[in-house]
Amino acid sequence: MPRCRRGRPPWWEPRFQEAGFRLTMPRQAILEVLSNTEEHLSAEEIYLAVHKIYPNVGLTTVYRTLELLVNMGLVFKFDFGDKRARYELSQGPTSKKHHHHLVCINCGRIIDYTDFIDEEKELLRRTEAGLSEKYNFKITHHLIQFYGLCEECQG
Amino acid sequence: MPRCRRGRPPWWEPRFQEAGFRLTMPRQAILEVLSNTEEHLSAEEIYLAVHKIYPNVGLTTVYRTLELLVNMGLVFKFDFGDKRARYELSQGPTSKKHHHHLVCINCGRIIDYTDFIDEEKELLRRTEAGLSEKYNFKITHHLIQFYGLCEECQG
DNA sequence: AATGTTAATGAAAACCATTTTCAATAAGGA
DNA sequence: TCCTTATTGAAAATGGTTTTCATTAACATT
Ligand SMILES: [Mn+2]
Ligand SMILES: [Mn+2]
Ligand SMILES: [Zn+2]
Ligand SMILES: [Zn+2]
Repeated sequence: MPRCRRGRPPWWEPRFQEAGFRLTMPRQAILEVLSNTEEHLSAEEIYLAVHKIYPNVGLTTVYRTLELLVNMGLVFKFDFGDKRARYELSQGPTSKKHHHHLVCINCGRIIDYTDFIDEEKELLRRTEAGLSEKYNFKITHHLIQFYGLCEECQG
Repeated sequence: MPRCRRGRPPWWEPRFQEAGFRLTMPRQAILEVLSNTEEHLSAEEIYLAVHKIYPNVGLTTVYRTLELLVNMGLVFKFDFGDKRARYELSQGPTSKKHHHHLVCINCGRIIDYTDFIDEEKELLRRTEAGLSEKYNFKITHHLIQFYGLCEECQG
C-alpha cells in the first residue's frame, strides 16, 4: 500500500500534524473522496468510492475515520431521515461555507442553500443570544433543515 | 384486557374515527403516556410506562403505534443524537404549541423553547417563502435545534 | 347481544447500520 | 533501520427497529 503523495500537500495536513494524528493513506483517501463530491455521502458510499482505488481499505476504517474527522471538526455528520448518517466536509479552501439544507421527503434529494442565510444569520444571532440568556445555555452549533417536496416531486 | 373507557372521550378519538383506524387499548395507553409527560420519551420508555399498567402490550406494538401516530400527525419523532428516536405529542388541547429544542451535548437534556419564536416565526416565514421561490421547493415542515451546554453542564 | 371480517397484536426472528474485538500492520520518531 | 504504538481489517457483536406469522379483538353488521 503506497503512501499517498500526489501533488501539493492538502490543507488538512497541518490539522493532523498539530492534533498529533497520523495522516494515513485511508484517511487521505477518505478526505479526497469527500473533497471531490457535491453530495452528502453515507459511510458505505464513501467506502465504495475509496474501495475502487484502494480495495484493501475496510468499512470499519471508514467509520472510524469519519468519527475522527467529525471530532476534529473537519466533517459534519447529518441525519436526513434515511436511516444512515451522511457526511460532508465542513469547509476547506474550495468548499462552500456553512449552510443549511432542504430535504425532499419524497425522493430524498438534498439541496444546500446559502442564499437567504444573511437574513437568517441575523435572526440566528438574536435567537441564540436570547436563548443563551433566558436559559443560561451556551450554544455551540445548530441544525436547521427544511423538509418538503423538491421541484420534480411536486405536481 | 379490558377496554379503555375512563372518563370523557379524549380529543384524539375523532381523529381515529375519521381516519378509519381502530382505537385499541394499546393505542389509547400510548397516547395517555405521551399526554402525561413533559419529556421526550423513547419507544422503550413508552413501552415501560405502558407495561406497568398493561403488561401484555408488546414493544412491537409501541413501535407500530408510534409510526401510525407520526403518520397521522399526532406525534413528532425526533433525533437528538442519542441513537434512539424520541417522541412527543404534536399538540392537543392542553399541550404546548409548536416549539424548537435546545439539546445539551453533555447530559442530553432537552429544553423546549417557545420564547423567541415570535421573532423566529417572521424569519422562518420569509426564509421559507424565499427558498420556495428560489428552488421551487414546497416546504411542509422544518427542524430547528440548538446544541450546546445546559446551565448545569457549564463551568 | 351474537357474528363475521379483517385490522391489530405479540413473540420471536430478522434486519442492518454501526461498534467492538483482537491480532497484524505501518506511521513517524529515535 | 529499529521501535513504539497508533492504526488497520476481518469477523463478531451490538442494539434499535422492522418483519413474520399465527392469534386476537375492534367494530360494522346482523
Ligand atoms: Mn450540505
Ligand atoms: Mn419538545
Ligand atoms: Zn424530490
Ligand atoms: Zn447538560
